[in-house]
Amino acid sequence: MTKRTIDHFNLAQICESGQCFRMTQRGEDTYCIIAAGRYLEAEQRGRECVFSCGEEEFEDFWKAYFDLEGDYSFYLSQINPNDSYLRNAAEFGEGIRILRQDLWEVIASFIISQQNNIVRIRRCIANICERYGEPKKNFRGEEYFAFPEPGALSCLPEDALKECGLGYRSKYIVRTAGSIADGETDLGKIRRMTYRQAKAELLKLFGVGEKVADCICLLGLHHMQAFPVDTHVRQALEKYYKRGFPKRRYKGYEGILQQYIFYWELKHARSPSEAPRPGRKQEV
DNA sequence: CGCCAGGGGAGCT
DNA sequence: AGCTCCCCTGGC
Repeated sequence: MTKRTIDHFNLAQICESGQCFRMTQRGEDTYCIIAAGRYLEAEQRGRECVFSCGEEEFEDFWKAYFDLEGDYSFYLSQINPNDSYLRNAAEFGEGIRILRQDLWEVIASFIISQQNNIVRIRRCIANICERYGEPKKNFRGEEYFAFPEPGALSCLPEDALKECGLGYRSKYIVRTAGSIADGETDLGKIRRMTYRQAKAELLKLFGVGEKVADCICLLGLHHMQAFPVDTHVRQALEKYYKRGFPKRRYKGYEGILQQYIFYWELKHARSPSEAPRPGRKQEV
């Protein structure tokens, strides 16, 4: 067990922000996360968090995964006080962190995310892992599945993943897995590229367009200047930033602001009735 | 059954 | 850059 007191860190918000489709709520304030073949449970008690791993694994892996070294109070402090929309959105999601996820997992996950909703995306990914991922046991002795390596998917017929619910995205995953498995796409090289270079390279992948490439840059490469524009964010920008979002002002960390906006639009603006109310806990 | 939306993308011009 | 058409699944 490892315990930490962390500012600007909220498991519920991270989970619901929809950046990691393998983070799920387990108990009232407890979440489990499967990442890079590892399994973690974490419980939030106000500013305190208890993680189900030893200090060493926490320091070596999870600390970076949750981006605990990132200065989120700086990002929050830079928000234009006159921009009430952004101020609200940021306050609402002030515990969000941009997770440092595995590049291949992010590529596959966000190819699957296109024209898809979060519940289904989670199910698709769970299906793929159960079918093609390596089975493992967590500290409770329960079975869980790692995300399959590219080679485990590249050998499949292009339509095989339709059985996992991917629909037409099946061939995108199989072909992209192939281009990584056979070395045509070098993830190591992409990791060393700048944002612009990496995005251009990712756009070559079958099934990856503008929005997904930006998601991959932000969530798989931690390029904080990536600003993915999906339908929710587009509508918000059209509504609140008719003269364009002030990217200049937030140069270098536009991505976290995009997450605050996305999270606000997803949780609050679109369905106010389902938004969490102060002093009331959400049902499981 | 049809219709449509769900965190777009490919393939054109 | 903008346009069409398109892929599939689940909910209504």
